[in-house]
Amino acid sequence: MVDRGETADFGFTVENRLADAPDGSSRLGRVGTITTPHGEIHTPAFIPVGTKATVKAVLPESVKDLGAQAVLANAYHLYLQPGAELIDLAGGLSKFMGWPGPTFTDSGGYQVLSLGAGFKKILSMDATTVRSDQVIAEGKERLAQVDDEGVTFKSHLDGSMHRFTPEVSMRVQHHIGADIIFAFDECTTLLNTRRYQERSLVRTQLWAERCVAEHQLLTAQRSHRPYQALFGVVQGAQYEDLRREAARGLAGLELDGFGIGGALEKANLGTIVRWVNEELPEDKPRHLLGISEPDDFFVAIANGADTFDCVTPSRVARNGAVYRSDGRFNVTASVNRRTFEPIDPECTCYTCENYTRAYLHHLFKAKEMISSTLATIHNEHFIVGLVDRIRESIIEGQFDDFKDDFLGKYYGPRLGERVV
RNA sequence: GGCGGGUUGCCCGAGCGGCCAAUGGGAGCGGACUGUAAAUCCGUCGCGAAAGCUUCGAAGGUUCGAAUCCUUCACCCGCCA
Repeated sequence: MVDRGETADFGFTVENRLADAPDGSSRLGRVGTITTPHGEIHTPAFIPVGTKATVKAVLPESVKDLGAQAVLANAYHLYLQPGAELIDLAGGLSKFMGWPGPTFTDSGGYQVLSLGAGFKKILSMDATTVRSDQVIAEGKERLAQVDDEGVTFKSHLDGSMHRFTPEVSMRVQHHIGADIIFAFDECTTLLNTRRYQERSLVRTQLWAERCVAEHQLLTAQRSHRPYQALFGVVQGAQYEDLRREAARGLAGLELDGFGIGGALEKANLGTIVRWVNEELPEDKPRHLLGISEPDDFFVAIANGADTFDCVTPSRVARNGAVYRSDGRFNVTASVNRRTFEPIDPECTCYTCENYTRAYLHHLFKAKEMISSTLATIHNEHFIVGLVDRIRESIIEGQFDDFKDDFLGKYYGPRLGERVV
């Protein structure tokens, strides 16, 4: 809902636009500000993921210090544990987790895929490596089953059965109380047939309509609570007509913003984001779900994406990989054993200002808990900072120079394999 | 002094005549991770590019063939004197 008169505490304003490409073609990139009850988000922005109401291994204070503007949690996980009502009782997600800034919750729609058809290997960003044996885990029971009404889940925690419908997801997300919530959608894979994508898309559209209705009801009932913005999620896989149709369908609903999700072949990421954003209203924010590879940011932002979230920076950090201006590497590798200098001497994060690679290497080898903490702080700082710098570069009219400079250093000779 | 148990690759530990260069762990080494069933997963892990070579406390023996059976020795652990 855009027009809420006096009660409006959510909004989006576009402040700058990305200039035409060097070849003269127009682009959809922009710089803006999302306003939420818990503060502003300057876009483009990367939103760290804190699935279970915590950015794993990192204190909220550190999340703020590393530069994050908002955090994204997951309705499915919080519904199972500790329960959405409990978070409501605590005064909402922000209070509960001690993160004063803006929050998002994903609807649980992604779990339809990750617990269902896509267990283990969700989807490949590189179509050439997609094989059905990677997508369906051998002999493993699927924990999610989709039908037109909703999804039946088996809890990954205790095996208990649960059912999510668009209405349930809205209720859960209202209890959790994030500033921005997502409509319940079905995330498909590149392996689904065209026909399945079509049917799924109809379902996701109907679910979005039901989400809007339920959301409006709950918003009216819970007027004492801070306003929650609802984003619809555009699916449609790799098909232009489906993507455009999905975007137009959602554009007609009373939504505050949009998520772009689903199966993406990396090579088409920019194209798909463009199809979608050509259809979506310009005055509402667009969140590209689950993306954080550096080259993807440049492509997606140039094509009109405003915000991003992804587990990669924190997950790879916990597994010993860290980002650097010249690429990502594993600090666990033995070459770092005696390197008594920061991960990146140029980096201004807490980790790099205080600790060496040799120390990080030791912490990982010794399986000490702060290895995860320090590596996550660095990685989230790097990724958040990268998107911040892209925003600055648009404001300064330096987007293309910055892109060439950054990607050239980051991928080096491998740049040719990238789509930029 | 007597009786019994043991000694396996960096570590722990299975194997008890051929299918054993030797199951499993761990460590080491390398890699992956894109809306988190992930502090997870995968690969490698005697030497050699390979043919092949050298291993299962030591030495000798039995056998077509031994980490596996026999003899002696060394060391370790129990129980009895």
